[in-house]
Amino acid sequence: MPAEPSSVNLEEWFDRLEDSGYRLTKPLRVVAEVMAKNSYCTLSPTEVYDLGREHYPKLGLVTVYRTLEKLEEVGVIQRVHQAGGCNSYIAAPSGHQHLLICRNCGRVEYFQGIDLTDLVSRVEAKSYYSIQDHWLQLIGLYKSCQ
Amino acid sequence: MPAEPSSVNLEEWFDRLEDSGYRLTKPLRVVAEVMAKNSYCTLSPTEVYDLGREHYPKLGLVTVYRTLEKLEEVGVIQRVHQAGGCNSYIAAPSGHQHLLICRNCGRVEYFQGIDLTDLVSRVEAKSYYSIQDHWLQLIGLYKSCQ
DNA sequence: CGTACAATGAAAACGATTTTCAGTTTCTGT
DNA sequence: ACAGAAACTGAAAATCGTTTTCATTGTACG
Ligand SMILES: [Mn+2]
Ligand SMILES: [Mn+2]
Ligand SMILES: [Zn+2]
Ligand SMILES: [Zn+2]
Repeated sequence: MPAEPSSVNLEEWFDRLEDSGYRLTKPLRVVAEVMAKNSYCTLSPTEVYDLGREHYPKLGLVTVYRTLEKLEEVGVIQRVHQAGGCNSYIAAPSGHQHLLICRNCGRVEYFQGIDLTDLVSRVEAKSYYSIQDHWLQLIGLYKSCQ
Repeated sequence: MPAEPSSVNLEEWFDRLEDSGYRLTKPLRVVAEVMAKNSYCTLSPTEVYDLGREHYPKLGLVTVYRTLEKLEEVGVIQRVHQAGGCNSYIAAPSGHQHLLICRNCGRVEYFQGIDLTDLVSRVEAKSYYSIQDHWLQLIGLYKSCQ
C-alpha cells in the first residue's frame, strides 16, 4: 500500500504551468527540476535555493518563493506541515493521497488505502458543518531511524 | 459525536503548570485565562496579547509568546494548522480528539468517533515506518457560513 | 524579427518571533 | 514573617523568513 513517491513527469509539470499562462523561464525550470528530483523529501525555500544554485548560480531567492507559489497553485507540489515548521514543500502525488513522514530524517512516503469518506460524512451528519476537505498525516520513524 | 469544546478547568491547567515547575505569575494567569475563555476559537499570539491587555495592560507580547510555549508544552493548548497560516492556538481537549474547523469564521469543534488505530496499523504493517502519531483535521463551513 | 508584458534579481521593507538584559516577582527554606 | 536563589517579566534590539519595489531582462506570440 505505501509507495515510493511516483517518479515525477517534469514535462507534465511544464504543460500544466503553460496551461495556466505561466512562461517557461530558466529559473522556473531549475526550481521545478529540484522539486522533481527530490520527490522523496521535503524542502524549504532556502534548501531549494541552495540546490538550484548548483545548476544555475544566478538564481535568486525571491524567484524561488515566487516559483514555489506557482507550482503549488497548479497543484504539482504541496506544502508540508510539521511540528518543527510549516515552510517546506514536496512533490504532490497524483490524486488524493496521504503523507507518512519520518520525524527524524524527513523522509516521506505516500500511502493510499485509507478511505475516510464514510467516516467523514458520518461526522458531517452529526455536526453543524458542511465538510469540504480533510487532512491526514502520519508521523513516525523510518526503518533506519528507529 | 461532535461536541462543544469541553469547558476548561483553569485550576487543572495551573496544577499542570506547577507540576512542571513553572511559577504561577500574574501574566501567566492572564494568558491562560484568555485561552480558557476562548476555547471555541483559535487565537494568534497578537490576539491573545490584545485580549490579555484588556485585563492586564502591563502584559508584554514577549511574555505571551513565552507563556503559549509553556501552555503547549504541558499540553493544555495546541497549535492549529490552517491554509492561511499556522500561528494560532486553541485549548486542547482532554484525550485524543480531532479538529473540525470552519474555513470562513474560524469556529472550531472537536469530534470523536473516528478511530484510526486499525487503519493506521494496517498502513504500518505494509510500510518501513513505525508510526508514532497521526494528525487528522476536517475543514468545512459552519452552519451560518454556508 | 519586434513588440508587449510576464518574470527576474538586488535591495529595501516588512512582520513575526527570538534574544538580551536589568529589574521584579515567586517560591523555598529558615 | 524573612532572606536568598532562581524563575519570570517587559522593553529594546536583534534576527529570521517572507514580501514589496523597481529597473532590467527574457519569453511568447504575431
Ligand atoms: Mn483522504
Ligand atoms: Mn486520531
Ligand atoms: Zn502548519
Ligand atoms: Zn463559519
